[in-house]
Amino acid sequence: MPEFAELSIAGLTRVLEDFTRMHIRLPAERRLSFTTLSVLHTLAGDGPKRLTELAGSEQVTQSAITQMVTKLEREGLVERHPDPSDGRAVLVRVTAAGAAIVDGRRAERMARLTELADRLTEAEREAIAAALPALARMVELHSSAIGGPSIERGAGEDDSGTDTPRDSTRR
Amino acid sequence: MPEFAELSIAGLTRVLEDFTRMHIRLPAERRLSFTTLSVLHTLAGDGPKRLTELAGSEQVTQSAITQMVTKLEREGLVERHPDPSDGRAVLVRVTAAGAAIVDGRRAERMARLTELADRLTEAEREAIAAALPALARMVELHSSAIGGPSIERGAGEDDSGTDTPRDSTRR
DNA sequence: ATAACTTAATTAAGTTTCTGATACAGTTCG
DNA sequence: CGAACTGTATCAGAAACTTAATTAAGTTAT
Repeated sequence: MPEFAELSIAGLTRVLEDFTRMHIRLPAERRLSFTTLSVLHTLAGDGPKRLTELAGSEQVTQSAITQMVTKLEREGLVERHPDPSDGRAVLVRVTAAGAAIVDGRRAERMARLTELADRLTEAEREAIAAALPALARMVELHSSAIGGPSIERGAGEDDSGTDTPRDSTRR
Repeated sequence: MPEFAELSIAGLTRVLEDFTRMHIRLPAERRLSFTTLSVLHTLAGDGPKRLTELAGSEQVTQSAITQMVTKLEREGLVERHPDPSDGRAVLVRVTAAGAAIVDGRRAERMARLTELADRLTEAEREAIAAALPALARMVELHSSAIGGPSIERGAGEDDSGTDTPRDSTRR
């Protein structure tokens, strides 16, 4: 007769920290900067965005985004398009090549997680499966609070993003 | 009668990606670089380490670690000590001030998660609580596979680490 | 509509944080 | 002991950022 366990936030925090570290430390074939990967993730998930929007979600200056997008454009991973609704703005969109990088990295993460999940017991896998909707809802609550990119996560695709960098520098 | 749900690795991957992004995007009072925060986390969790060990776990060059530790030392966040067992080596240890930064950031994360968890239903919180041990075991399986820092996570403290950076740069 | 203000992106210059290549002192092993 | 390693440190140059200044397109108020 196991009482219902209370949720240990401390425990959850630790576990999430560890997963974060796991994800971030992924090899990375084509060596792209952290911020760059994060931008590609965002674009692949949310669709075309303005430079300003990217600057906001990646927590770097807008200038940094301009420079990075210029570089990504040279490498054929994103494209710049004029925004029909605003002559000043530029819409950045991932190319197929860019999306492939994002997908590749996600596939690596999934492979790793599959490997680990295979070594769990059936009961453990079920427990995680049962918690998944609740965890997803936490994320959703967060992004709507923040006014994140995809407030209504309805059906299909969506955000993504790992490999995020930054905390800025300088004292 | 709900069948036992199968664990969706894709779903789990997405959720973890989102949490990663949440954690990484935390404000950061005292502005420290990403790698720096990660090093402090590692030291606070695993105890004193050699520069080489840090370089390995943070995935930057040893040179970068040396420079960073020098800077952290100047700021009073870590200390260098000779390694009694090896005259060449240096053991880096966090100071109380350094540990305070790590704890502060963890507290912020916990506060955020608490907020979100409070808005879940009781059943949702229970589901997450029930999954926590399994999730922790996945992390453990991972680090022992990698030969990570704390292979036997026994009792007390331990690793930590979020705020990880790096993927390196350069084409 | 026109002047004054705001917003979006770029450009330029300077800073911080890395990588790569040595240099060197301490260890290990024949 | 001397050769081959290992663990740190240092230095030059490359990346990725930041701040500040510039250009251009929208907005607002008169």
